[in-house]
Amino acid sequence: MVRKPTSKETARKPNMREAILAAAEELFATNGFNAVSVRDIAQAAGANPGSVTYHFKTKDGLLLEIYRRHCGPMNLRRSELLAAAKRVRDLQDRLEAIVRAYVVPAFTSGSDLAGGGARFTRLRAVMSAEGNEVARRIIAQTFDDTSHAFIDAIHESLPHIPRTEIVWRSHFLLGALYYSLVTPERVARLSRGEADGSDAASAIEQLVQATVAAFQAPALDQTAPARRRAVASSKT
Amino acid sequence: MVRKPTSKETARKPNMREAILAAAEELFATNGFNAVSVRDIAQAAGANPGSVTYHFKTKDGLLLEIYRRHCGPMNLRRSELLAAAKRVRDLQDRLEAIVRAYVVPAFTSGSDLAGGGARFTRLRAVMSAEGNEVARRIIAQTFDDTSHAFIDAIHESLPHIPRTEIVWRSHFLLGALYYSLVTPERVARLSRGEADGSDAASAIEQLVQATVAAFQAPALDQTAPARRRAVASSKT
DNA sequence: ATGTGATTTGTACTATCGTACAAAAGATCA
DNA sequence: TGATCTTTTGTACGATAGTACAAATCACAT
Repeated sequence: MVRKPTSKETARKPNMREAILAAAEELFATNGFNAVSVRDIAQAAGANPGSVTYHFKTKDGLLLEIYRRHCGPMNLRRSELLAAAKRVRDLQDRLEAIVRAYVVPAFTSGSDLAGGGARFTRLRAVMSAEGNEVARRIIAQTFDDTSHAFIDAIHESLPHIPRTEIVWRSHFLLGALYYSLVTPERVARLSRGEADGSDAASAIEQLVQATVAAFQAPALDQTAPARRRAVASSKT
Repeated sequence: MVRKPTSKETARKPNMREAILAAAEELFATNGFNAVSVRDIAQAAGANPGSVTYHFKTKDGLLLEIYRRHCGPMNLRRSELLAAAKRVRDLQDRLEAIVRAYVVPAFTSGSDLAGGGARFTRLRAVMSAEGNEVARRIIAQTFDDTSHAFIDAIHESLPHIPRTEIVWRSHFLLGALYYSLVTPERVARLSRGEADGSDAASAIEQLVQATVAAFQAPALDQTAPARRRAVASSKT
């Protein structure tokens, strides 16, 4: 038997709910939350504005559902890759593997949708910049566990660096990651066309390489703040 | 004579124009462009909504004026610091001075207003995330020269790294910089209160230290792509 | 085929948006 | 003081926002 799926399950092609989610994700990620209207989303999805209300009740509810859809799979994938990375023996290699485990799912698919990882990460970047309340709540209670796991793992492979500095550097990593997804065309522009900021593969390699080096930098070590390098004539 | 200033020049206290600019800058930087209404801005500035129209014609015009106000002084300060940094003899020290010249004006005042630099930088971060058209135009034609100057200066102190990779890494620097200003509370949260993300001084030190190390990382070198490190069991 | 629940459509309501504009108020100088 | 220019105020208008809701339509088990 062919087993035609029930509408309660996943319908095949004309799934309005999914189309709305995808359209909203795309529009929110590129224009921000407030710049996009429910009518914009409906039009992009080929749906009726009222249909959005039916499926998600409110605009906030729609954003919430986008997060729900992605958070689980993405964190799962990261956890798997982190577990694998922690088994790497060589400390240098392990650090790189850990960073890669953090970066790769953010750039590529982390769920059913192809390329959904990058789009969702970009969405998170934009929501965080806008200070979106819905996003802030979800992020703190969903991603902080994973973030701590990564920070701890990195700390284990760099025991001589204070945890506080690991936090700072992983924060920088996330910022660099976000920004790479938000304005990839800037890389192409500044490199005069020699680099393609939209190429996920090279973005990942560049980011991993740079970040590993950043993590390995000597600690500032606030317990011994003696070493203060002079900057030539910084006062005008 | 006391020389009461003409209204054409800078009036002393009840300068509505300045108050509106400051309020708009603050609100845009924390909530994004579209989430803030002209009425919100007027109220925060203690002004009448119509007054905003009078001084800046449109909401876009207001944003434009904020950029105009800051871009000049900030780039000037950066150029001064960059020129000083390029005079540093030791290559390692010079690199650090260059990075510092890029970072410091973004975190502190770059204009007349105290703390204006950080607020303006945060504004730029948010506008770039939202893909704001007005901001995009100004940024490309105002900051790209400075960005190229910094990239070239860094390249000179790291001649063995391809320029393309310098571009990537300075792009990461800007992303980290932006993100540090957008969500400083995340640093405090993840470090369990041990670090203060809002402390500009430590943010600068951490960022400079990490970034210098990132710039000094060996090049990926696309001409010799042989060295490909294996990552343990990255497929599930 | 028909009834039933799920979905889609169309429309309407209220709130708020950006902006325009006339009138009031304030400042400047002969 | 009175004339003139700048600034502020108050109000209004059209557009669009989010959301509610009844009617129409669809999918599917019986």
